[in-house]
Amino acid sequence: MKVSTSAKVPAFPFADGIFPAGCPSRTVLDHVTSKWGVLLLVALSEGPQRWSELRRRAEGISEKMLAQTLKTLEADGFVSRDAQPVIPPRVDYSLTGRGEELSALLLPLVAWVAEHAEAIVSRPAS
Amino acid sequence: MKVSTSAKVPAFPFADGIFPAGCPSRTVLDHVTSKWGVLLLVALSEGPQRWSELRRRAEGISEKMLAQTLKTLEADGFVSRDAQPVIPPRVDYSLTGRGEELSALLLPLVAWVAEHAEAIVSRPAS
DNA sequence: TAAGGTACTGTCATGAAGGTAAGTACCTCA
DNA sequence: TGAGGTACTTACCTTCATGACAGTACCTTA
Repeated sequence: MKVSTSAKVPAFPFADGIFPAGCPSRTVLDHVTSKWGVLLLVALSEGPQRWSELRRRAEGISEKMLAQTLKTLEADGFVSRDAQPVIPPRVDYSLTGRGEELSALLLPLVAWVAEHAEAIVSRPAS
Repeated sequence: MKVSTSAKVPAFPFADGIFPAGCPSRTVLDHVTSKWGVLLLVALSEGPQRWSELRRRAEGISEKMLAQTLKTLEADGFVSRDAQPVIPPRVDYSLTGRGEELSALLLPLVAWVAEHAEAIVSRPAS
């Protein structure tokens, strides 16, 4: 794997194939298609939610992964964090505009998968 | 196709949150959102392609991962494998109907990511 | 006094994902 | 004669993602 000096990216980098290794698209794609990233973005598409709510909804996520994934999504500008300095602490997470654009594209995909998942896993071949 | 209980599947199965851990949706979602899974599905959306073509287009993929990912996608019924018993061997991979449904949902997502990736990675915060 | 809830952070360990590289079998081209 | 192309499989090894768990700080309730 070579470290290439960045060449310019066409509007549709995968028009002739897939975008190159190491380009920003790969990075972002990895973030948004990560196991917990998808789940959290979908969960947040239903509105702002608190840490503990997200933890419950993204069933099976550990606190560490929740923190880590939220941080990544926040760094990418998909979610915003609103910490209220109250006791007990209250932190709300919500989608940014960019996050909503994304989840608008993610939701149909997740819905489709949810709808077809049973058929898919239970079928040896088709 | 659909589960035949009288209660029909809601349009959005995760209306009240995310689907539970360990359910088929999680499994399938992991397959289709896997690093190489996405790339291969997108690549194949442009038409049937041979092993060596896919290997070149999914830049950076190892032969092992290519074989493994294609097998998973084939087992899930997203791609079909057509091996012609010729010398030298020729094997074409293509999307099934199900695979095309999927990639139709995947493409806008990937396109969106490709379009915004630079802005996203280059922004410390927003 | 202690347990529990909120929202985290950090450390450690392991298991799985993924990379490297070699092997297979056959043919073609130089 | 041997290098190279096609389409893989297998073994080995490393690294990274993830999970388990403890700690922090503050308040409330029992």
